[in-house]
Amino acid sequence: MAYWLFKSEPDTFSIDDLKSRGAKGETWDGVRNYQARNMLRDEVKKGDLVFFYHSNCEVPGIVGIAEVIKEAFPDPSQFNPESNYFDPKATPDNPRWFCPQVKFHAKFKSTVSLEQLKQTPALADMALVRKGNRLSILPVSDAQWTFIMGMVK
DNA sequence: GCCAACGTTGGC
DNA sequence: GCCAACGTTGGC
Repeated sequence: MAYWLFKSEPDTFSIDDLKSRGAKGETWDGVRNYQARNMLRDEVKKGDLVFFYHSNCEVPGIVGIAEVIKEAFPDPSQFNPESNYFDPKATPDNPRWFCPQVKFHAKFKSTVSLEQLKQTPALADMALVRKGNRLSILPVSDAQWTFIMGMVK
């Protein structure tokens, strides 16, 4: 089993939105970056746990945990001309974008903020705190996961 | 709203 | 294949 961090803008889709989806969870669609796509398609497995990260908000940081309940399948939004995520070059025979299904697992009582993460020497190698890393899907090592869980109040 | 740090597109 | 122009992300 592996660990991940998924970013989401809380104004668009927050941890509370995921919680309200219950056991059926949410399709993690709209990822349109090849590096992130490759991780979703090739490495994210059912049962993996995911730090849910709120970006572009007052206090950016990890707010809870999601669980992968279905491995990546072709992202339906790429075929939908009405969708913001429509990709005219993608076809059902040759899909370009993939998405997993995730469900709510836990919400932290308080956010583990980006600021805290940056100030933690043990996490200096974490992809999230590296300069310029804008990927919305990031790997988290076992050691990083354990360490961050220890920071949760 | 600004802007650094990317990623993508397309002309050549 | 290069690279300028453009678009996006996301912290601040």
